Amino acid sequence: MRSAAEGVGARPVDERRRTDLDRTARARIRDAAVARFGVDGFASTSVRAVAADAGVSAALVIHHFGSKDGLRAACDAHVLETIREGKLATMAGGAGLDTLAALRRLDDAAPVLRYLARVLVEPSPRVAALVDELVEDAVGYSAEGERTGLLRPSRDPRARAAVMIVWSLGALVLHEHVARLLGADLLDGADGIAAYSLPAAELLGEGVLTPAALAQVTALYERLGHAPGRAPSAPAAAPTGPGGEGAPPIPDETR
Amino acid sequence: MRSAAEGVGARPVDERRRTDLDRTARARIRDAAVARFGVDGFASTSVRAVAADAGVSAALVIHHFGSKDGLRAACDAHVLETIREGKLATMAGGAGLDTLAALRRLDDAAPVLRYLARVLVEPSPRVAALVDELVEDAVGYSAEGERTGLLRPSRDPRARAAVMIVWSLGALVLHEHVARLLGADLLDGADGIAAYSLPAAELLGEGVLTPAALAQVTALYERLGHAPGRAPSAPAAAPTGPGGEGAPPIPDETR
DNA sequence: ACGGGCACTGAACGTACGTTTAGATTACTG
DNA sequence: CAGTAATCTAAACGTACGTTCAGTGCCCGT
Repeated sequence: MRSAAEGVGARPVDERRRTDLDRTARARIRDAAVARFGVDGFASTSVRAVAADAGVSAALVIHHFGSKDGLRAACDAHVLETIREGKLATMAGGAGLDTLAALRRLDDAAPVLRYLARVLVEPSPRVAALVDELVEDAVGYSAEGERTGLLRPSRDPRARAAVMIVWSLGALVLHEHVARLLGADLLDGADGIAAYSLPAAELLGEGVLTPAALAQVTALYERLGHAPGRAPSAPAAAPTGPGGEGAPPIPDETR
Repeated sequence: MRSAAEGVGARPVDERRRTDLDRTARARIRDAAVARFGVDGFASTSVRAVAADAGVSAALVIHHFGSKDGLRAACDAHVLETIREGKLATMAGGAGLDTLAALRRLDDAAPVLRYLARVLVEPSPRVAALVDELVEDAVGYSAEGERTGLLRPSRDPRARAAVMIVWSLGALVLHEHVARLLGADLLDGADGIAAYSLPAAELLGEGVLTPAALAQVTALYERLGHAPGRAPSAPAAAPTGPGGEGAPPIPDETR
């Protein structure tokens, strides 16, 4: 009893041909679930709430998706496919500055991005694979950008791409803080994004650290735990592999 | 039946004086809750699971904290206070590069940071206030860095500080992806952090965009939605205020 | 010594959840 | 047009949850 579709018996089943397997109520349920999961999270969303949003019974949700976890898997697949579809034109405008720029141009981008922001924080092989793809793409764009003179060369292009993707996605995950701090709604269309993109571009263009500070920080972090000539970044495939490296006794004071 | 403290009747109540109000079982429950909430999330963690981890009964949790939400509030307060305590020495080493460097030097930093990474993604006035404080601190450090010649000047220092804080916290929230992509565990001590900090320092030092690309991106984002002379960033105090700015009809094509 | 208060427990209560079941209605096939 | 499969529902089931309750033992002031 939430939105429209009050008449449960008189369902508008023939708004599309039902020969299309992935339309009608099934798609309605899936979309409602994506929206709900994105706003409230998976654990805090009940099957009944999704069903009510979709205008169907809770039993039908189970009938179509087997279980609540099946529904989650379907949402994952749908959202990730949607993102992969829109990924093509990515980075065309911002040259690697905005990972999901193409996505936001879609009409109903907000629920998809909100869902993505949710699933990014909890472990999921599917999401990890998508992030790895984004990094791989960014590596490619980065190489091309270097060739065309838009991007500077890097000591470790893959690591640089990974950090930029993490920053981009991190800003998406923290979109509520971005909106409060800068007035930029990263889930919405290109409206207020400039308030985030302009300082980000300044950071990514001019940098913040002066050469002296950069040398200082680099020397600091190269001294501990990371030999300069060592393999600079993982091949973006291992599940959790090289992280940790045991626990060598580190000095207490780093300064 | 999980870890130690199997003997429920024989509780080690006098490991500290119980005249200390905020020690003994109450602190054990709170710490167990911080750890559990950080790993599994609030909604997916049962009061009984927290009680079992702390070696007490579920009823005692309610007795001490009133309700599960009261327990959450106590965890919020404790974690945020811990972070505020360690915040002093922040940015001493990395010059604004690493927001929570001081925190990680603590012995049991991982649960606190994991909890913070969880609560950062869901709306909370308390967490928002903390983030606002971090930005405010960063503004101060940034001004000081400019004076001492470590940091470059900015067209909008507060916006730049906000973006850097968002990136730092975003990397923390996505620590699992950072670990997989770069092999750097941001929750742990200074061990593998270099694998993240080195490319981050390169980005923040030299930048990625060439001057031509920076001018291009800046011009693009200045054209839409953001007049150059306008108030550059919110005063970092309004709860959700200036974000959105209504809904002016934006042009469909942004390129 | 003793009585009040506090920490703490096992058991129970009410509820909301995911899921199952049986049946109704609809759509398609021969 | 009969039969069958698919779609969909209301109701019920079992469980796990947050919380309440009544009671037990221990500590501390007098």
